[in-house]
Amino acid sequence: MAENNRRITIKEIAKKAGVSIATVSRALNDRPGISLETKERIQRIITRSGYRPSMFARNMRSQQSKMIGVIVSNAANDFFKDVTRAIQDQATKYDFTVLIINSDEDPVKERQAIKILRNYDVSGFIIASTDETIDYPSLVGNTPTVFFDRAPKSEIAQFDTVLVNNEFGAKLAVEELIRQGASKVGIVVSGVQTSGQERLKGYKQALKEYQLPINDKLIYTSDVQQLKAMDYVRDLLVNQKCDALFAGDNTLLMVVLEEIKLLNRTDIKVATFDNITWFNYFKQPVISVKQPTTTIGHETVDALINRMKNPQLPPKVRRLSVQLIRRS
Amino acid sequence: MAENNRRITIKEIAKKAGVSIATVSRALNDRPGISLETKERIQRIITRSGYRPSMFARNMRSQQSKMIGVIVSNAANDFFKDVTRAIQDQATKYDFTVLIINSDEDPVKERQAIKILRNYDVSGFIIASTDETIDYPSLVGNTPTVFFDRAPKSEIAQFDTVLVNNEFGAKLAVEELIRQGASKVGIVVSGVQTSGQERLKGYKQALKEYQLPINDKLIYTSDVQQLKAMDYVRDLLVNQKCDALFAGDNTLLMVVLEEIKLLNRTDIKVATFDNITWFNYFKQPVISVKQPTTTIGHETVDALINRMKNPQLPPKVRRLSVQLIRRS
DNA sequence: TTGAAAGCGCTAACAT
DNA sequence: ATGTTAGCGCTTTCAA
Repeated sequence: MAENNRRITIKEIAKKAGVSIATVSRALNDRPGISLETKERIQRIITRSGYRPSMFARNMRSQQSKMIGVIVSNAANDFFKDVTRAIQDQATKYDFTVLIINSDEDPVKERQAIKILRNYDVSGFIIASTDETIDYPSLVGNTPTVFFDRAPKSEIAQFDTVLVNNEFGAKLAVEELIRQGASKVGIVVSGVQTSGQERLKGYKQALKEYQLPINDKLIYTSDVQQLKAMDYVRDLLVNQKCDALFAGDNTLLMVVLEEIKLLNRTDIKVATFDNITWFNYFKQPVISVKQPTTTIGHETVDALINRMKNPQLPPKVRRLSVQLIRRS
Repeated sequence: MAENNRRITIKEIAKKAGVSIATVSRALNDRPGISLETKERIQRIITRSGYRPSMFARNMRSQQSKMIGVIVSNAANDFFKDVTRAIQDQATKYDFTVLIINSDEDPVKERQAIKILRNYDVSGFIIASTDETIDYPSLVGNTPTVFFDRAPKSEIAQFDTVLVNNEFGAKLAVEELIRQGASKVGIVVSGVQTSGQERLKGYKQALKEYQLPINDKLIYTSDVQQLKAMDYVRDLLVNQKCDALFAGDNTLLMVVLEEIKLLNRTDIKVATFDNITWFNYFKQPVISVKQPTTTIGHETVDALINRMKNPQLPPKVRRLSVQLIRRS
């Protein structure tokens, strides 16, 4: 009852209990130096009065916020949505609250986001980087930071990072395309350093493995906004006469599927990174590389918590394994 | 430069500028009572030193946080993901930061979430309610609150609410099923008050409109966890011999599609609420009712901001219109 | 136009 | 075991 309105402070509780605010604070935080009796009495009063601690005051004192700042580069992408969700769930377990900001693949917004979140004294950052040239060390300062999905190259050595085996995953997917009969495989990937470019490597490896020629005309690196992606895909299908395509992520996959639909083609084999349940119901079979989104989310949080506790530990790069989902 | 590490305070700026902290504060917040000259001088020092205001201190003084607490009932659902994203974008425009907590359709978690967020002195709530029996007025106190998607019945009169025309949308979808030749339409909806039950009404209306019998055996209300949804769907397809199904949301749609796939049926017509781009590429055509997720997100934020400014305004229920997406 | 000082709610060091 | 008090960084009255 009386859970309402105006904030009840530790001071009022103290008065009601006939003790000092220090004693109330002790009861509140289960600290030593207080008799069980008074502690329980105070705690009763606290629950009864609907007291709610002010995080601001608490955090201001301790210079620590129990908040994690998450910066996602593309909130429209299902992969990031899933990871974000997992991050939230895991953070809750550690009693952290999550502040999420979407950078929309825009480095300016990302910098802005970091600044805002630092103003809130977040006790840690989890970032899917947008631009490798951002000067993270100076932006995040000494706030523990973990990167996922993408890590600006030079930073891998400096920050904890959670990645998946992009190269291997892409290789598996492309090999499956070839095994299913493809002989001319085109690829569209994003220019993003880590994920995009590693996947491209995997693609090349697969071709090599199967002694297919690597043809630059079949390789398109799309800008993040993917303005030209449609043209690229159309070129691969119509001019280059590919019989299979690999899409680097599910935003690009959408372009591929759209084009296949427009051209009314049924003879193309398709593979992509990032598995989504809906793929099971597609007309066009889509081979996909499933990322352990939940695990990624959990690991980033774990890594962050770990670093908060042990700031000295050398940065660690975790590579999680992926799983090929065959469809035909 | 020097954007690093330790927090630089207003005090240090004051010393550097040779003024008092009050003056710095005035420069910082563009307040009157300061000469242009000193203001500019101070602002230069501020940018140069990489000063970052402490939100905690600021909010503690003003008892206001510039944060919006968002509680989503099912983070796995694409609809909520999209709305959440829109909320974030819109909130950013007003310089608000968003704290999101996922209640996972669990009223206990939802209550918990409200409490946590209140401890952060969020200046507003946006909630997709999980349980109509929650005592919102006492939980949120005098914090401005807007509901969306679902509104506990009794609260509609007390809080601002953003809903879509569920009844009409479902009616349109079911009518389209009938127009495409269906004669026995089954339905699975969630038990959720607002969205689920209104959609059920629309379903009934459509049948009436086309003078088809309303058969309770064809109507399944699924619990939120949807444990039995598979059984329900199978019953509708196998025993009741439906030739069309309406799924109340996209979590239920997934169950429907899975069952159709397992049974290898190609003669079923399907409709659902919540349009997703991927639907375009499905083997099984899915008629869908598109909710204006972006608008919903924006409107909830607008309504919230509006209420903060005008606490006295009578609560308003907004009904946004939906769009039928035909597929066959 | 500027400064001094109170105080937001809390924790923690120190005193009793 | 409990109380007193300083102070976290800031805004805002009041005084100069």
